[in-house]
Parts: sequence; structure tokens; C-alpha cells
Amino acid sequence: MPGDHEEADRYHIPFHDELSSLFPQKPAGGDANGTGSLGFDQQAESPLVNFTDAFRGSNMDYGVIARALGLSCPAPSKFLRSSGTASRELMVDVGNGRKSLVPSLGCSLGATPMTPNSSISSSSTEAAGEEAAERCKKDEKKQGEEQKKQAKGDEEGGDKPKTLSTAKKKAEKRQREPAFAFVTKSEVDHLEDGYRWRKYGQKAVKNSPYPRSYYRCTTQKCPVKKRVERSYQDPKIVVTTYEGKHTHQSPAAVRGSTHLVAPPTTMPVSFYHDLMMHQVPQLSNTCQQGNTNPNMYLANLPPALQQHQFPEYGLLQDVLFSFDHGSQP
DNA sequence: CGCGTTTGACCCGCGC
DNA sequence: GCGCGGGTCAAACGCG
Repeated sequence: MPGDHEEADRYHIPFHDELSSLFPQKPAGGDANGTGSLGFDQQAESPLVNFTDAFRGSNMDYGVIARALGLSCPAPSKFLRSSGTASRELMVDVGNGRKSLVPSLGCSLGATPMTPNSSISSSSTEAAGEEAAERCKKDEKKQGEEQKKQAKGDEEGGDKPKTLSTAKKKAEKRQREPAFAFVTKSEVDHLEDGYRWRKYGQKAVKNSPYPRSYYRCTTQKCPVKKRVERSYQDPKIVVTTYEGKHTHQSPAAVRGSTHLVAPPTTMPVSFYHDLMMHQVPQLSNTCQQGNTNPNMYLANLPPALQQHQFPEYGLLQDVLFSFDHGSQP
């Protein structure tokens, strides 16, 4: 079935077999006694209920950020912790819909701040996502749809209101919002991430016993949606795909909650938000073009990220260069 | 009563 | 053109 991986491809979610490699049964890199290990056997025993926790932990690791932004790469050794790392592979968007599976060699997400009960992998998506332009297009389409609905209501039984400029429709060929997929290992489907969601649909997934749920941010005029589904191969694996960008702050953040959903203390809310939501497709494109000037990457970062002080520019540089090398043919 | 979930119907894009 | 599958809508329903 060629279409089976279509969705996964679109969002660069490492599905099925790839998921298996994302979640190795045994933590690599020694730690034979298992203490302090982030092996998933352990995690399975304690379900993840707080998505935000995945971003917390002892210290935020900026390698995660880089990866979350599509800068997945063999991490510099500085990023790695000495033990308790779980190696895995990560699907990387290298632009224009092309992607590559980065082997776990030296790219251990074990350096990520995983809580004992959670694991998380991320993959950013969508080629050439000019978000603003897309939004405009989408808005136009939305308007069209509303018009359509109105027409439907007005002239019931009359001519089919389908006559709405098909040419225009073609031109506005449906384009998705940039999406950001997280793969988590969890007992619960709907992970707490600080925002309020309203479920608006559920569909059976082909070749999977588990349905896909559709959620929409309940905040007015916020376009963000997310889809949640389980891997049929490992029911504990939950794939959460965010689409769009919140136009508001996390309600939890606004409330000043620090218990469940506050961003890591080392991470400004806005940055956290952007990390969660932002797409930097240009970034990977730039990488692909063999541009090795880190300033270019920084320039391509969203303002929130540009403002953010990366802990060590050198690290970022390492990351970027590594990525660049990794994407060489 | 307000808010969220459920669920069948509908729309649309895509492949054949 | 047709069928399939994904995504969305919206009425009905449940819950606090």
C-alpha cells in the first residue's frame, strides 16, 4: 500500500518500522544495570500524563531545540551525557519534502530532558512553508467555504452552490499549515500541553485498530489543531501532530501555573511556545543548499528564537555544521 | 446552562 | 468517473 505512509511522509513522522527504531527496547550505550536508564521498559510502567514534562527534566537541552527545529544532527559530544542515554533514529526534514533517517550514532536523544516516565521524539515538517502566505490562502479558502455555506443555506434546493470559481479553488490548492509531530510513549492519548483542546472528530485509521482523534484549540480564532493517534505496532506510542501556531499564550502560562504546564525554567514562555509550534523550513533548505554560515541559520530563526540566547554559540555552530555535513550527498 | 465528546454524514483530494 | 481515505461539520448527548 503506497499510500500508507503518505501521512507519515507529509509530516515526516517516522512510522511503523521507523517507530521501532525510534524506540529501541534497550537503551544503548551501556548502563547495563539499568539504573538511571531511560529505557522504555521503565517508561511503560509509569504512563506519561504530562506532555510538558517531556520538555522539562533537569535541564533543557538545546540539542532538542535544534532538532525540534529540523536541525537534527549528530550531536556534538558536549551535548551527550555520560550515561543513561537511549539511542534512536530521527527523521529529519532536509527540505522540499526530502528527508533522511539520521542514525542514532552520536545523535542520542538521551541528552534530551526526558522524564522517567516519558519519551519524546520530534520531527518538524512541511516543505517550503511560507506560513504567512499559507495562512492568507487558507483564510481565503475559509471565506470561500463560509460563502459556500451561506449559499447553501440561502438557496436550498436550488442550483448547487458548487459553481464557486473552480479555477480559484485549483489555484488555492489545499495547503496545510506547517505541522509539527511529536512521538511520545504514553498510556494516555491526549497529553497535557498547557492549551485547551476541543475534540471535533475521530476517524478510524486504515490498517490500525486505533482511531485518530482531531482536536482544535478552544481559544477563539486560534487556528491550531492537533491530531493524536497511536501506532498500531506499539500501542504505547502516541503520535501527536500539531498544525498551526497559537495566536495566544498558553492559558496555563497565563494562569501562572508552575505545576503542570509551565515551560522549563530555563526557557522563556515565548521560546517554549515557538519550540512547540514553530516551523523553520527555510532552515533546512538553507542547510541543503550547502550554506555553512551559521549566521544564515540564525537569521532564519523566528524572532523569538533569534532573541533567545543560545547557551553556546559554538554548540549551535557544531550542530549546524554537523547537520550540513550530514546532508551532503 | 455551558462546555466537551461522540458519531454519522459530508466534502475533498488523490490514485486508478 | 469512481472509489477510497482523510479531514471536518454539526446534531445529539453527557457531565459538572
